[in-house]
Amino acid sequence: MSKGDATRQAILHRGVETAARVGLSGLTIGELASATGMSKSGLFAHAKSKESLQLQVLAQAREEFIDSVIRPALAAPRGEPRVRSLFDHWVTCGRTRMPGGCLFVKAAAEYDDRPGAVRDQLVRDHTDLHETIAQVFRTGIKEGHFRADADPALFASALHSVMLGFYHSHRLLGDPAAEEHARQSFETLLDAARPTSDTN
Amino acid sequence: MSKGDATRQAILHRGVETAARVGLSGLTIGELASATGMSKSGLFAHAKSKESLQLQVLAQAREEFIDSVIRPALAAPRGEPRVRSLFDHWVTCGRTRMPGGCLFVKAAAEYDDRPGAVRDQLVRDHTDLHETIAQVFRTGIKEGHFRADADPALFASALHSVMLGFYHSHRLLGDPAAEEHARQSFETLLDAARPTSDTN
DNA sequence: GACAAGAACGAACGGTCGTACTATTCTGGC
DNA sequence: GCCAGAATAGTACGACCGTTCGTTCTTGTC
Repeated sequence: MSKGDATRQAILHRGVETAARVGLSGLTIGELASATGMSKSGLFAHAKSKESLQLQVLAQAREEFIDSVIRPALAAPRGEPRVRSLFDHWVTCGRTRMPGGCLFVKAAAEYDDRPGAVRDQLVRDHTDLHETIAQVFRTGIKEGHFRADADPALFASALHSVMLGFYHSHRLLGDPAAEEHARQSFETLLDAARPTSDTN
Repeated sequence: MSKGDATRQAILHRGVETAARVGLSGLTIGELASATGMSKSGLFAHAKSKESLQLQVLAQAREEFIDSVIRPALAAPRGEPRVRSLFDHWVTCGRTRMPGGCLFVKAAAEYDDRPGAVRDQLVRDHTDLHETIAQVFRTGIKEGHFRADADPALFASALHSVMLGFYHSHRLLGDPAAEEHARQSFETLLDAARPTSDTN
């Protein structure tokens, strides 16, 4: 059971990396096979099917994202610091071109109009992510860092938007101001959520 | 010259529609041929090559986007009304699943790591779009609707982010609150840019 | 050392990809 | 009505797609 699991993990690791470049549907068994230095049929024996491979790669990417972004962020103190930590880790994940997060952005665009198991899983993952953000934000309300009438779902949506914009500006346009813009947008978001605001 | 141009336009129209579903790289000559009811070779004679087809479809999408979003928005009075009009038309374009805008979102994610002519054109188009947004915002500064020290590039980036988030929430998650969230984020953006803000 | 089970391979399949060449049909000016 | 040239169809090609199958090599168990 040891040898098989090792290559399986190598396949998935490389799969996430490749899919982050060419997309989940652009991911090809033959190319992945030669990238991992094994035969097409040998790799296929692990994958079972193309769709299964895509789902496994997606699961691997999710775990990598949780490990490098979510989990470290949750170690920060409750409330605004935790929100900031989440943002920081997320940005770092994007800046260093870590594939996990990027793969989700790419896959979400790819599959937003293609029904199937991959899309269903993507919807679940994104919903979970939104829920996690909202939950982190909610503790900020309880801690008194944010207004009691602030909308956690709206904040989750807005933060996600900022990250999407950052990824696009950073990766497609190569805009050196991308991170600075993202940070400023993030601060605007926090300002709008803080109780010291005089608007109401 | 008439007949050829007619079918050419039909091809591109259908091409934008298809590419908005399966992406620019997922767009296939054979499928597009049968979708337009002609033979693969007949269509290929117009396309010249796959990459050329992608560029033509991209150009068509850009024109459709300009016609349905940019041009109508510019008809609004200078300043904040024009910014609002731009946002409204853009949201409408996304809500009605008009393919033009969506194709850009999808293509941007697809090609952010794949060098080539398609990516280069995408970068140009996105840069142009950002510049247009910034310019529209700048007139708002001149009109006194926005603070003099507001950053047009930041606003363009932020507005683009809101739209990206809207597209994702609307199309992938099917979130019924997507538009409402986008509108609220947009209002937050405007509030942060308005001179009546007490923050400074 | 025999042997079952798992892991990886090589060859082949039907299909579709983009592309090239050759034919056929259509169309518009004379 | 003819005919050049544009527009479309037909056919073929090599490459790669996902998938299957039979075979070989490794590995742990008795």
